[in-house]
Formats: sequence, C-alpha cells, structure tokens
Amino acid sequence: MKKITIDDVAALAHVSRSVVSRVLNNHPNVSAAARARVEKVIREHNYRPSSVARSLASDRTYELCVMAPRRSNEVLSSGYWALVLLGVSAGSLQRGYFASISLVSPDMEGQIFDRITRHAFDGYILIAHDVTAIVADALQGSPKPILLVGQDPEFPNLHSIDIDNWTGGYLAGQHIAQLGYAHIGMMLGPEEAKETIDRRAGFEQALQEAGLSVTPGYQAYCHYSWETGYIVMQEWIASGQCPRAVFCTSDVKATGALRALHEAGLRVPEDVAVVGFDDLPASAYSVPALTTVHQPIYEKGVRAAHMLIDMVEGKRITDIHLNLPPHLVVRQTCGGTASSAPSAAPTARDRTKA
Amino acid sequence: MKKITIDDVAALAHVSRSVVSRVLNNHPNVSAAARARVEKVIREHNYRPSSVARSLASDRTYELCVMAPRRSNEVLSSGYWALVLLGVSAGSLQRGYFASISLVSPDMEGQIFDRITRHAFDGYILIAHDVTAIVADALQGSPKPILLVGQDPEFPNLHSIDIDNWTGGYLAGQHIAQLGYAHIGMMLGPEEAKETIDRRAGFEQALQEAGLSVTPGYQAYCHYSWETGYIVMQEWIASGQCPRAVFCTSDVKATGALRALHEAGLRVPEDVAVVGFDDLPASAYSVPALTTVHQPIYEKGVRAAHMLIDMVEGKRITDIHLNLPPHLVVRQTCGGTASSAPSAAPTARDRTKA
DNA sequence: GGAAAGTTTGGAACCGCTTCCAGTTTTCGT
DNA sequence: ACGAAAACTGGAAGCGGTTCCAAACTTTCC
Repeated sequence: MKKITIDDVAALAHVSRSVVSRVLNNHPNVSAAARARVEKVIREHNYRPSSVARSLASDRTYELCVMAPRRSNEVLSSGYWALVLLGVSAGSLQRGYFASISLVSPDMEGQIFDRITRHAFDGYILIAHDVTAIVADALQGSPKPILLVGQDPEFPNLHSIDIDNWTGGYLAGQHIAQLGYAHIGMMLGPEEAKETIDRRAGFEQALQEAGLSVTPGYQAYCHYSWETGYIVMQEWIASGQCPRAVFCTSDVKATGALRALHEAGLRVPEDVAVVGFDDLPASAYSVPALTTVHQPIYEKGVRAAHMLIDMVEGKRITDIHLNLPPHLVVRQTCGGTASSAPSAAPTARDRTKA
Repeated sequence: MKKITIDDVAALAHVSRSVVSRVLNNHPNVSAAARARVEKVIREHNYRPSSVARSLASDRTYELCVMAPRRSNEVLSSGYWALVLLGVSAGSLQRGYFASISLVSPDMEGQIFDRITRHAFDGYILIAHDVTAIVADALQGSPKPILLVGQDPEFPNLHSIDIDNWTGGYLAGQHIAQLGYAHIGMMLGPEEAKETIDRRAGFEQALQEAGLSVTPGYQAYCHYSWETGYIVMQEWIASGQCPRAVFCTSDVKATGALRALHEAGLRVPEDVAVVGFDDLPASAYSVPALTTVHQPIYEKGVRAAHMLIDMVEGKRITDIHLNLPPHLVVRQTCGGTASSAPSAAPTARDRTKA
C-alpha cells in the first residue's frame, strides 16, 4: 500500500497541489467542479493528509498535550484522573482537537519535558500542584497557552479550572454540624495545596457558624492515598479519643479510614461518621456507601479542554479562574436522610451504561 | 523568544546544517572540535530540534500510540488501565520513546482513528477486546507494528501480551476447593472474551480435580463494573440459595458483590466467601480486604512497551503471545490463612510511596 | 461592448530537519 | 615525503503539506 500524497491526488484530479490543499482546508475559491473531482479522488484512494507535514507547514497541530501526574500510583488508580482525562479527551474531540496524554512521573520529568517541548502542541493542560515546579522551567517561556486543572497559588496568572473547594468544605461542615456531631476530626490533603486550604476554610466556617470546631490534635495532613487514611484513622482510634465525625478531603482517604474503623470493630456511622470528598465512581459501592462531596470530575475535564481551545483560538476568556460548583451526596457513612441501607443503593446517577 | 532552528545553530557554530544534524543524531564522522562547538551553541541557546520537522524528514517519530478503551467509565476508573498506562509510559521512556495515550470511546472512534492514522506513530498498542473491531479497518493495512494488551481470538496473528488467565482461574479454584466450599458461584466477564473463557476453564479444572463444580444457575456473565457485581449478587441472595463461595473474575465485580452482601446482612467470609481477580490497588482496602488473584498490571504495561519497541526496531520476537504469571493473594474474604483482621492489613507490597 | 471587479488556478517559496553524495582535508603506511 | 585510505564537511534534494502572489478566466454593470 504505497503511501499517497497530496501531489498524487492533485495529478489524479487534474488540478494543482494548491487546489487540493484548499479543499482539504475548506477554503473558498474552489470551483464546484474541481472540488468534486478532488473529493472523489480523496475518497476513492482513501487519502489522509499527513498531520506531520501539515504541522510543519502551518505551525498548527490541533493537538493538545495533557500532563497527568503520578506522584503516587494511588492517585491515578483511584479513578479520579481517569475521569478528568476522559473528559478532556471528549471535550477536545468535540472541537476538532486531539488530546495527547502523557503520564508524568517525577523520575521521568526531564525526559518527558524534553519530548514535549520538541513536539509542537497547540496548548497544554497541566494537572496542577504536581507538575508546576518543572513547568516554570520548561513552559513559562512558551508562546502556547497553558491551563491548570486545579489552582496553584504560585502561578496566579496562569488560567485554571477547578471546583469551588471552599463551598465543598462548607457543605461537608454544614452536614456534620446539622447532625449534631461534636468531637470532629479532619483529614486534609497536602498542607500547602490550595485546595486543602480552601476546603478546610469552608469546613471550619460551617462548623463555626454552628458554634463548633475541629478538635485540636485531630487534624492531619496526608497524601491522597488509601494508606494514609487508614493509618491516620488507626492512630486516632488508638488514641482512645476517636472523633465522632471525620471529614476526609478525598474519598480515597475516607475509604482507607473506613477500613481502619471496620478492623477496629467500630460501626459507621453509629460510632464514627465519615464524610468524603470527590464522589468517585467507586464510592457509591464502598461498605458502607460513602457520604461525600460530589465534584463534577468528568465535566471538569471537558470544560478544561474547551477553555484551552478558546485560548488557542484567541477567543476572549472571561474567567481566568473557572470554578465549578460541588454538591453534597448523602449516603450511609454520616447518618442523615439516607442512613437506611436500601435508599443508599447505587442510583441511576451512578450508573454508566456498560 | 524567537524560535531557533538548526540553521541558526549551524551559523553560530560555523559549520553546515549537516554537521549539526549529525551531532544531534550521534552520527560518527564529526570532528571533536566541531562537535564541541555545536554542543556549546545548543546548550547556550537551549536549542531543541523540532520533532515535527524531524518526523517529516526521517519518517520516524519515536512516538507510540496507546489506545485505551472507555466502553464504560467504570472500567477506566477502577484504576486498572491507569496502571497499565503508567507502565507503558514508563517502559517507553526507558527506551527513548514517548507514549501518547488516547482514550477511545465508541462514539468517537471515527474521529480518533482519523487523527491517529494521519499522525505517523512508530507503533500502536491496543487494548484488546474493545478496539479491535475498528482496528481491522483502520490499522490492518498499516505498515507499523501493532501490539494487543490482552488477547483477541479474532486476531491470532497480532502480537499480544497478557497474563496466564487459565492459571489465574485455576489458582482461585484451588483455593476455594481447598477451603472446602461446596455451593460455588462464578461471576464472569463478557462471554466471548478470551480471558473469560480461560479464567473459567482454569477455575473449573481446579474444582473438578477436587470433585467439585459450579452450581448450575449460579454462573453469570457480566460487564466489568461495580454495578453488575452488585446486582448479580443481590439476585443470588434473593434466590434464597446464595452460593457459599463466589469467584469473581474482576475485583470491581467482587467489590460490588461485597456491597450487596453487606446490605443483606451477610458476613464475609463466614456466610459467603469471595475471591476476586486483578488485585487492584484499592482491593487491599476493601471491607473486608479482598482475597484475589494478583496480576502484574503495571509490569504488563512496561513489557508491552518493550515488546512493541522491539518490533519497531526490527528485533526478533520470540513469543508472539507473551503471558505473565499471576498469583493468589490471600486476604480476608475467603477464609484461609489470613482470615484474622490484623494480618490482612495492607502489606508493604501494597504500599506506594506517596 | 468593454473596463472593472471578482473568482479560480497554478507556480513557487517555505516550514525545519535528514541524508545522500561528491569534494576536501587529515591520517598513515612505507 | 608521497599516495591511498579514512575522516570529515557542505551542498542540495527531498519529506508533504500551506500560503502568497500573479496570471487567467468569469461575471457584472454602465
């Protein structure tokens, strides 16, 4: 199957190379007759223009580079990023772009960035908080637009998309406060992360409005992993003063915590109530089903793609920092309206057609 | 920051464009003096050759295209593919290649393939069973090598990498048989999938050797999702004859099943024993911790990358179909040696440095 | 009917790099 | 010291497209 080029098509259609290029790119000023002939040849010979050659000539690739972190396998394998990436991929395709994903691990940052900066992408989507350090070096001078998923205070002038973390924390706090829990613990993310700060502030604000507060000593900063949630909860249990309600700023940590509680023979939510954050697909199936703050993960990806493409195409962006709203999903781990088993069964919303 | 080209470097180093190209590609026949001058200029001006131009000229991209399916969000968000992709990405980088991942959903297959076939990749890694239908059309005639992760009986002549599914099933069967369970159920994957067939055959062989068999009527084909495991288990419970032991050919289904058992007030493993398959990172943290057949997911990805690159580089491949060995991980859901809680706590093997 | 305006077309330069080839310089054996 | 072999270098032709421009052809309208 000899590869066919634009010149072959031109010859076959009895036109010049320019004409073929024009019909390829939907340019005007091509006679109907010529266009028809060219299209016929293209169809019959299944011709596809080389995107490499096209990129070289036009300096446009219609490819977006998405860099996802792998600080820890657990973050990735929780399914969170998979959903974001799925969204980005779909959102790009909707607009005629292609999302090329690369998984960036700390030990390979150099190599990856080397490859990436050689390849001309039209824009970059970065998973914030994890790649920003190298971004500074590699991409700051880039003429191509960059979008952060998740905000990073260090780069306030980079565009970003995230959820309203403060409100997410507030919703969790409100829920816990309403149910009358008093001795309250909090498992946060990395201390310096903006989302940690915001979720915490929102949570504490809600508690404060109800005259409550987090019990001193029961506030831990941990990584996003099952393990840290598990370990911290074990420690709290061992302290003999385990909180009555715990807000975990990620479902993964909450799941680890549930595990520790189960092993210690404590009942959820009767002995200890747990509220998570994220609403991962798996969380509807935890035992017991997790009450958590839902964030539109997939949509975040879609919107990220659209936003970046707007930037690529020179459209005016109204919000430099776009924040999507979270909401609370009440299931079984924190008492409340859905504390009976059946009603907490997976709902239609959780389903995905297989 | 004006973009600097090979000609600029050549001029700055007082050599011809050819010489620069040679040092870039580590070709011999460049004098030490010239090489040094060129390298100095490259370093000082932070020059990176354009991979687009290079690809056009040399017809080599050092880019691998990885297509992951998204038949259902759940498959992806289980973390399984994330691990495979991570492995592929790392394995590629080790050999100087770059893995460009694209998430393929059924509704966007056309668009994706269009993009992919225009872009010159050096090779393709496909997630079997889910993309093969379109592969036939789009890639069969491709001169570039293709590798399947997971086998597909429809394409026996395509290279593939997988685990030894038969043995995996056998290990599960042996474990269940040894513990003396009699009324046994089995939740399989899609009926036509090769892995389903193999896992089932191995499982039944092990049972048969112990004089046992799967109870008729308690064998279900389901998709890889929490939901199907949940629903099937509910039905079995409702039948009033719930199996004493259940083999689920994926951890995700097993987790759904655990949830259903918990809701029904049944204890695991005292009332019903469950064995999963995959050993996802999350499975060590399920409640109770899942006994399951471990498969080296990440390594599968690494090996896949290496194998494909061998093909790209024209090396002789000894095994067209490479099968990695699985092993059983005994935790809490099926009784046996690790039935007490503490010993089933996450082990070092399960940990990933955060 | 003819000039002005608009439409369609092909030629040619160019995007940034690789690679072949012929020419030039260096090395080395005797 | 001389010629042949080896090492090095630069010119030029691509790779497969896009795009600018001038030329050729149509249409419009007074």
